[in-house]
Amino acid sequence: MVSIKDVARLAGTSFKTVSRVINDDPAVREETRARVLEAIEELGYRPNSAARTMRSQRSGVIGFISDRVTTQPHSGDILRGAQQVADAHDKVLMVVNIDRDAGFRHRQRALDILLERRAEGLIYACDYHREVELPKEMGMVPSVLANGFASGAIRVPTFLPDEQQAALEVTRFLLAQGHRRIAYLGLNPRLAAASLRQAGYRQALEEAGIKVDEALIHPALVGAPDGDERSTVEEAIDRLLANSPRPTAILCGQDSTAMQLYLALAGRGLGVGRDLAVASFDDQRPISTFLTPGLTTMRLPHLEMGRQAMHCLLAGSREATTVRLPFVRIERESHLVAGLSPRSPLSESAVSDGPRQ
Amino acid sequence: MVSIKDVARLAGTSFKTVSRVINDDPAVREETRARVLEAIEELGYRPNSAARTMRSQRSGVIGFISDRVTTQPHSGDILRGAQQVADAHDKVLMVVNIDRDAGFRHRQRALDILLERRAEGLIYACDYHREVELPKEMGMVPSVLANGFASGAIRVPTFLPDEQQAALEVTRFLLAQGHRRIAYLGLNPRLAAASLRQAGYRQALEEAGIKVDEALIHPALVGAPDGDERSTVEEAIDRLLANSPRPTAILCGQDSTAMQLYLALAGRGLGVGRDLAVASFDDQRPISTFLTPGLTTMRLPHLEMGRQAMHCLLAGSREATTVRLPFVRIERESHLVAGLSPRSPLSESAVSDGPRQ
DNA sequence: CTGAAAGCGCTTACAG
DNA sequence: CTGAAAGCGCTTACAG
Repeated sequence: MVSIKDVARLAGTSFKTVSRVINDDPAVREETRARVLEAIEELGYRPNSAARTMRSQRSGVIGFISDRVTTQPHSGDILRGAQQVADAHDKVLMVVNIDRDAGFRHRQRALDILLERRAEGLIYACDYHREVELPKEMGMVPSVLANGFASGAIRVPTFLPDEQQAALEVTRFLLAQGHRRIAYLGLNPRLAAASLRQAGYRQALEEAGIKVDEALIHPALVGAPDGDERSTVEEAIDRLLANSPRPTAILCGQDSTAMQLYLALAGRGLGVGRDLAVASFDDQRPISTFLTPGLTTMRLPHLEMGRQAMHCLLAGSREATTVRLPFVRIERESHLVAGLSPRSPLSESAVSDGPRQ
Repeated sequence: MVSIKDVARLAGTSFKTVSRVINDDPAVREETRARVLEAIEELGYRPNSAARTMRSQRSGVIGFISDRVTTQPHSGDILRGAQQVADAHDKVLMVVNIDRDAGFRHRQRALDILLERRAEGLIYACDYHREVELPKEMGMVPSVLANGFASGAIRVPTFLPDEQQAALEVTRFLLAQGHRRIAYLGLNPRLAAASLRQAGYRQALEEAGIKVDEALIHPALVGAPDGDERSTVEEAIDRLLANSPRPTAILCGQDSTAMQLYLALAGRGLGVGRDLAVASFDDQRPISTFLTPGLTTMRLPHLEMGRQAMHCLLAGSREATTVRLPFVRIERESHLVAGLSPRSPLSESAVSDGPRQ
């Protein structure tokens, strides 16, 4: 491999001058700089980051501990977000997987790798919003947590999706469309999001002066991320539709439930949008964009969790605060129902994908 | 940071002996080794990989160039697969993103990072099966390509999903169930998979002695991964069902098309499985597992592409061959239709998820 | 604006 | 089985 000395020889300077050039030190005569750059180009020289790291005692590495973020549909965006910010700060990500299944030795090995590389900080990212026990190493190096909350002794700055706010917002949105009878098809109660989303839904109804009708709530085992309970939507839907007056909108705990609902309604001759409004959470793209009509849903802030986690890490704040990040409302067409009188103008803040052909 | 010398001092040996211990050199007396290990434990010593890299001239780093693999649903599994194999060989992955949108400078920077870290090899991974122009740096370091094929001057060992074989297999499978009239709802023709999947479908019919009925093929713009063409399934389905005799099975180019098909059929009072068999490609999990009945589909070999790409890289083979990896047939219930007489026993090789409740 | 010396923390190659 | 010397390719701190 070509080194700084080879470049110096070709450029006819000392190697220290080459070091100055590659570090953008202004104290180099323009002509000298040009000669050095030419030599670098000619030799295809690239600085050796191991040498830099050793001497400067700064690795430029941020460890990204992925607890299955490449497994769950969009949670890989946490990684992308972290990467975007790392790029902008000339840091590089070293990614390791920590599979809960993989056992303790594997997990320990992954952390050893990061510490041996002298990672300057660690980001722990979860596949979905849940509780995690952070490894003790995260107490030794500046660390942050994204899409999960810590259960053990180690506490670090934490970035979570604001589930309750999202539910509050989407329910308010349905209310603003003129809906008064809004049903709710909940999530698997083992999910952290389950109670928070339901709470937001209730809060919105209450603040609108609408009494929560428990008959319109189906908080069932729908869609455990780790299980394979098949839908109970088919059972729930008849019960919900039997109410009088019938609900005019159904809020689903997640997009896959909405997908099942579309199917159940189609089988009963009911059309989403036409006969009944539907809205949901997550914005799982293959589902939400390909359903007809397009699914109005609250998009999980994966990218933003990754970005903010990295920002926080690089800013050096170590206080173990929790920041809840807003979902983005994606308006497609599933919330549009004829014959309703909207209460107030639509909020301007939403992203709109449609209506489209 | 604590170094090898600190450990040596505490253990009462020379630092060279410490080096031997951490490198598992057998030429150390058992008692000495124990003393050293104790000192390591007590001081919390971890070898500095930058120093190792510099002296040994081996970084242990493999560069993973992600062309959006964290974006597309399951393509992140390429990364996971590569990581599994890297782990087993004591290599560590450095992941960089190359967004086609991000511009040339960003792309160049990502590659510079990997070369400055002295990556011993590069893996380029695409979000979906398509053509890519490989960066020239991939000609300078051992490199492989996963889920894409090279268009430019740089050619490297390549790992692709075997689209045609998958279509051949799933069509044979439907034939084995007794289907004779199998319709095909194709992919966006700009996709590399489009023609290959259709070719496999045709091949299976021909080898079964069934004349391909062009009226049963709808090779339309369904589901461009980068566009937002909305489904033409609604238009296609009436045309397909108007055929006489009516098709008994519909093979979809991808799962999101199958999802649209389920909906279109439900709206017409037809049930998947009950009235018409459906099968598909990709196995996009939120869709395929949550549809009712569960979707029988050919799973893309993402994990396997990642694993084999890494294996190939570590094995050092540099011949620019192309390896096509098999999809796995995931049997759920959508292919089950009553009243058909199967032709031959079902293959044993398939993975079965169901039937479930 | 340029350079010579020292040293980051290891491994290599050699000696005993 | 153990150790002393050299050196990987840079940056730091100092001198001129």
